[in-house]
Amino acid sequence: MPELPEVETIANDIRPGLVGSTLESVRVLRADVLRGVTARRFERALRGRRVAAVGRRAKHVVIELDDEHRVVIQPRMTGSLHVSAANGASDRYVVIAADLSTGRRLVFRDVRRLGAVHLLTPAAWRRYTERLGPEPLERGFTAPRLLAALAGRGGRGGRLAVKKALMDQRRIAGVGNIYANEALWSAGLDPSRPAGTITSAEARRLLRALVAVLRRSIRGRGTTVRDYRTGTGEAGTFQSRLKVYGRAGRPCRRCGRRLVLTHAVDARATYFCPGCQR
DNA sequence: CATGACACCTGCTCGC
DNA sequence: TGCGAGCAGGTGTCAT
Repeated sequence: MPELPEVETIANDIRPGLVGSTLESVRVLRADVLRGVTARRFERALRGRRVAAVGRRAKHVVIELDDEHRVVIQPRMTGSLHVSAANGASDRYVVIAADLSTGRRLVFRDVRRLGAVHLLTPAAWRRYTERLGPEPLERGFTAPRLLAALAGRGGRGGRLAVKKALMDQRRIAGVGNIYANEALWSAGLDPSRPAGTITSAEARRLLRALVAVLRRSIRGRGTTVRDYRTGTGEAGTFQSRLKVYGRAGRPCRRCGRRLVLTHAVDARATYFCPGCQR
């Protein structure tokens, strides 16, 4: 679910309540979200640790501890994180709860439990993040770099649909289905175009579109279509500004043609305008 | 290396 | 009203 803007919002929201506080007791209620670590080991490793920093990498929330280990949380489709009063109501979807020295509680909740939680050493973190591509909002991410990223390692991804390439986290990290749809519409590009046919001029348009939609969404605290909640438990607001996602059958805001929904690209919901996306 | 099928889970919506 | 089918913003694995 959450893509880059949503995870950025979550990380920004929970940071003030976490940094500097100590994790006093940690309970894993649904061990199947843990990857590569048992509930017992996870709970013991976190207990007594102070939170040094909270960040984001692509669609992953990164909680850095004072012993340099990192807790990496991937909300995937239905995961949400937030810091609240320790006596707040709980429910059966809470996966991990950690009581803080401030008297508050950090909760990871995930209805479908497709989310993933890792506990990583510095070396494991390096390997983890190296598997992810560059981020569209990072400094120096230019149109030529976008083109190279879309082509993939060794430049062999030229036949891949540009939408699929955009969503491939090893090529570019942080973009998911909603923002891929939005950016391609904004740039006037057909989602099924092979990535290798994108020209330099089109790459410049795509990059501008991508950066603009991600920044605007962050400003709007993300897009809530159904499950996503910010780190303070609210819905985002960017859904009201979407131009194509979820608008099949309605007129294109640029050319007036009816927008189309297809599952032809990677079996994912792809919305586009047959009139002005080429 | 690319692709497509399938798996992981649960809840909600829609059509009958 | 009830029930099953299909769908959901993500990603990992497996066979081809």
